[in-house]
Amino acid sequence: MTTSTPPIQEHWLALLQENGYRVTGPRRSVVEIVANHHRALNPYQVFELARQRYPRLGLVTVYRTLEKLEALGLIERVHQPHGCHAYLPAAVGHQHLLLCQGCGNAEYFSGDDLDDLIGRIAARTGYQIKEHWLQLFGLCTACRAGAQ
Amino acid sequence: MTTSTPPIQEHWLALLQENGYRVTGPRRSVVEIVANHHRALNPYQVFELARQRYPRLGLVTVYRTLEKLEALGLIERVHQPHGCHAYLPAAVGHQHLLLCQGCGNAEYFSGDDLDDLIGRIAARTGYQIKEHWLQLFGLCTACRAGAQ
DNA sequence: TCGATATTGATAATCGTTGTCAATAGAAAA
DNA sequence: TTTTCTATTGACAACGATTATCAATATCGA
Ligand SMILES: [Mn+2]
Ligand SMILES: [Mn+2]
Ligand SMILES: [Zn+2]
Ligand SMILES: [Zn+2]
Repeated sequence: MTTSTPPIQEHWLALLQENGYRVTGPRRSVVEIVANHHRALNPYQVFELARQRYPRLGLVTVYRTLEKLEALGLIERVHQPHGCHAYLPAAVGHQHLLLCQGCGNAEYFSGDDLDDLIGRIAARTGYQIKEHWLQLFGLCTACRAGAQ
Repeated sequence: MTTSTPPIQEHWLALLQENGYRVTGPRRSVVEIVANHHRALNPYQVFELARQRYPRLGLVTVYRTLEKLEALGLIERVHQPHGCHAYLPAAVGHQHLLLCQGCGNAEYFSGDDLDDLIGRIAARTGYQIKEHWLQLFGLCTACRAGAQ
């Protein structure tokens, strides 16, 4: 019988190993939660969920694990109107977030082309533009149906 | 002799009046700082600057005044990589921010047209898109020169 | 299996923000 | 101008979220 553990999770644990970190029970539980969720979770939410898998988990360990996952580029902080302390699996390549205002579901999209706009703003302001943040908010199909 | 007080500041104070708030010394000092700055300032930074004008100012009053200015739509919170608790005079109409990574200077720009992109993402994902956040980061002309 | 040490959870400390309250000051009325 | 009402103030305490400390424990290479 082969294990059905999602590959993202295994990849994250392997990356922790490779970087000299130990793979422990508490870390497994945190990774399992954050790697497989489609909504941004704050440290306490991660704690509540992960401790169902690893009951003696401490909140402090959640903070420390999130810190390491962020340093490894595996998760990233999501900025939202109601708070900026929730995390999601990091974008792969050049992607931006689309967030559902109803259920909090998050998806990445790619294919934005802002070169034109950026060129125009650069010319107008004299700035050399190096980065951009783009985030879309709306209602997913499920929430659209629910709210009519 | 006419006063040379910047009009934004007077507008803000008038708006406080109109909404039943009293115009006090402490509030004047906070408004003067935030209304005339081109960089996002957090509550403590506002406190340090404003108390040069009104030495007996308390930090708590800064928090309370910022809260009211935000409620009146005169200032807005700015999200940045290194923190999301700094404020700027609010955008007028549909505008987005361009921030200098060197000196922190902030400018608004308008004229972005994301309808095309948004339509494409909506079609692809099934989301009904209701809002967007866009923010550009770069170097202003002065910082570009300074950093070569 | 063993041992060095990274990691853990409990606890305390810290930081930014918000609540409490008596004293004060704004502004409308007298 | 003076009076009066009460919104506002600053000092202080309280709070919640995050970070530091430390002895006990668990990981993983030897
Ligand atoms: Mn982009
Ligand atoms: Mn726009
Ligand atoms: Zn939804
Ligand atoms: Zn600059």
